[in-house]
Amino acid sequence: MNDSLPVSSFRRAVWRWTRTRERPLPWRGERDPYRICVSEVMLQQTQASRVVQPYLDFLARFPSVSELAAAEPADVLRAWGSLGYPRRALNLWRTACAVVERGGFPRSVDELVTLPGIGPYTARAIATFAFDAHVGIVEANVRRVYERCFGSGDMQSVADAMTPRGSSARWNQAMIDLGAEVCRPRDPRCESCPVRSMCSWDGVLGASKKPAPPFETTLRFARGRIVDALREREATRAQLLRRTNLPQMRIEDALDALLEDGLIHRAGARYALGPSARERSRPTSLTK
DNA sequence: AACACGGGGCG
DNA sequence: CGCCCAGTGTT
Repeated sequence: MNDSLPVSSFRRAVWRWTRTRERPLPWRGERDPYRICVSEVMLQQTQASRVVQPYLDFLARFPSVSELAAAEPADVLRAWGSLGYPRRALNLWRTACAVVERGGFPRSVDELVTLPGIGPYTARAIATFAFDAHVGIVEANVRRVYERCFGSGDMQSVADAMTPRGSSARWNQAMIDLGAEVCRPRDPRCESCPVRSMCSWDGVLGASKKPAPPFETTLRFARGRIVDALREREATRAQLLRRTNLPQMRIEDALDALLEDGLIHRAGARYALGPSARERSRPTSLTK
């Protein structure tokens, strides 16, 4: 299937390029699976530059997987700060609990993907960066490079074929950097691209996505405001109504959704951050 | 395959 | 103001 890929020349070109183009990021070269896991979950749908400080703060607060597992989930949510998608923080805590319970991080992709919040990308990221497993990774940056070069299709198999055995961690880091710094979404710097001669991109940018409704009217926005309000202290529904300036309807729907996710719970007349003590061991979803 | 899910950076 | 981001889970 991928016999036609110019594997050797592509690898040579990227290796040559990567020697001088490394981004100084605190998780670069990290080998500890816990610290890699924290960084990768924070990096989901979040630009690297925005993750640096929260990552350092989070690790200072929870230096090891056992300390994270022993923490109050509400405190983990507070430590998440304003990174967004707070369900990531809750799942990270659940993953820490599962890892402690089983006596350490799994090394295989198949086992890693069973952890809450760890999908196909993050499982492979942990496997390659922590254990140098022979797997390629496909996220936004890498996908863009491979698709522009070789066309759309199964990019995971392309990434796996391109990844050299024995140095997968360095390779995958290099591919991410190539996508982030050269093969950028809007204004790619093709003139300084090491694989330009192998690239078949026609320079046509993708079609724009369907317009989104005003963010302030979405349930997402309401959820965010409520979680932010509860970060400080628990509150009644009336207090939330006053503090968030949200329409009552929105509050109702958002509270229901947040309760379902375990991001908040109800204690008497008040709502508070995190799952209730009873449902802390409840699985992430009802179907899985 | 299509949606929901946050928030901030950038042109 | 619209696009994008080291994606995941659900339907």
